Amino acid sequence: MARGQVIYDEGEPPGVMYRLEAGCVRLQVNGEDGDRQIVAFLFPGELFGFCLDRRSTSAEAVSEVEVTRFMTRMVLEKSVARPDVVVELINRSNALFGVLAHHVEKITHLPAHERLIWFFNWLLRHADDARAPGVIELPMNYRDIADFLSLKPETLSRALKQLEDTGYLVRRGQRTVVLRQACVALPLRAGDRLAATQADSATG
Amino acid sequence: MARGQVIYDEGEPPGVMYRLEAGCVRLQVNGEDGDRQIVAFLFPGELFGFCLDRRSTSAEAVSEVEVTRFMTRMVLEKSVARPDVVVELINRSNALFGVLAHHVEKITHLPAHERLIWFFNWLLRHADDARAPGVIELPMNYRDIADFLSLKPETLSRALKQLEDTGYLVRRGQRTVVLRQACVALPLRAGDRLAATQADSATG
DNA sequence: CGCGCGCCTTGACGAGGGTCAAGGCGGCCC
DNA sequence: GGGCCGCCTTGACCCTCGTCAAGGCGCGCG
Repeated sequence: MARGQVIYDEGEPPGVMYRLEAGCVRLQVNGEDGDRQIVAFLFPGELFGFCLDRRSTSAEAVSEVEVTRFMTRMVLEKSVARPDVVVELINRSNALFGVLAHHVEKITHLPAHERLIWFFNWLLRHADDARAPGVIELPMNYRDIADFLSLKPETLSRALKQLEDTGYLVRRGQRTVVLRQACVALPLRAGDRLAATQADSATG
Repeated sequence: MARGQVIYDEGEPPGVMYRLEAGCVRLQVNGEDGDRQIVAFLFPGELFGFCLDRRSTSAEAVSEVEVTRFMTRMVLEKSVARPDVVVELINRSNALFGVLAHHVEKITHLPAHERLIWFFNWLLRHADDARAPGVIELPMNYRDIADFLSLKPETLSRALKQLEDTGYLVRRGQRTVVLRQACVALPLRAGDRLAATQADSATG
């Protein structure tokens, strides 16, 4: 599927579920004013669209993507003989909820630059291509990141510059960021105040 | 269970799931700074806590509540013979995600007073005791509402006053609000600009 | 009956981020 | 190779909401 393609729209009746094989997909809610909130980025291996009444969000291709389609009904019928499939589906579904719950807590409580730090560390954990440590290839553009973190593109741009100026990261082109050592080593403390690292980076 | 009681904590291993029989339960994420984001209010009839790895959120009693406990494992084992149970669980799980997704879109894109209008209309639809139209009995205190809408209590208080001053609603005590006709009649247009109704209410 | 503690309210002030506007930069198509 | 378009950047300004501080109100307990 091509970049930008709508996989399904909110409100549609379902029937098909997907497994993402390659690329990146976003789940989003489209507001009435043209506003958009991205509630999840999905990476290879993840299942999505396994609902039974109505699509609660839209799904769109962030990059070129490859998916496998399944008839949801058939999967469930077979699952009667395969309890592990049921467990898997419920686990995945709950995981989506849990990740979103934490996402909400972050984007509503952190200032812009800390949302970004959290986002990059999250990417490192969930979409790591395992190349050089701290190097992140972004599959999405800045607009998508802004809508994920609930920021405007201008604010995102400024926060990014601020992080670069304080030595937190380096940008290589628009689709690659390199996190500095201190940040890579502290993936669990992404919420820390930026100020704590300013002294370090000033000397670097 | 008494008001304020912790039903389970984030991170705990599960084992038991619940059906809410009476009262109101909140699902929440507790931030590191003591900040709290409430991601869902649950009302009678709803299932919660049916996860299999770790609790992704905490659950606490908003009011006095009555719940039925089930062994999650047993429910799933029985469900092998009952596909409808599986369908039900997956539906519920997806519904939670969908509701939260829309919740996020609202609290990140609407100003304080519109979040409140949306919240009240949401309560009317989901927790309606079917008494007089537009009358809402709040099971939770202002702090809970603030944490649900991602506002500070002060801002909530001010927004509430603003809505009262513009004639959008009337407060009877601290736990009852009465929505005006124009608002009750437009549950789907909760996102409208407040200004549109100011002229109306000024004459009322 | 009165005191005290939570919860809500109100005011003054400041900061972070949204808005508007314009400019740079790169990629793609012709 | 040149031009155009979309995406990102930068600046100036303003507005909403958060913060700090103090006061009111009601409920429960002594």
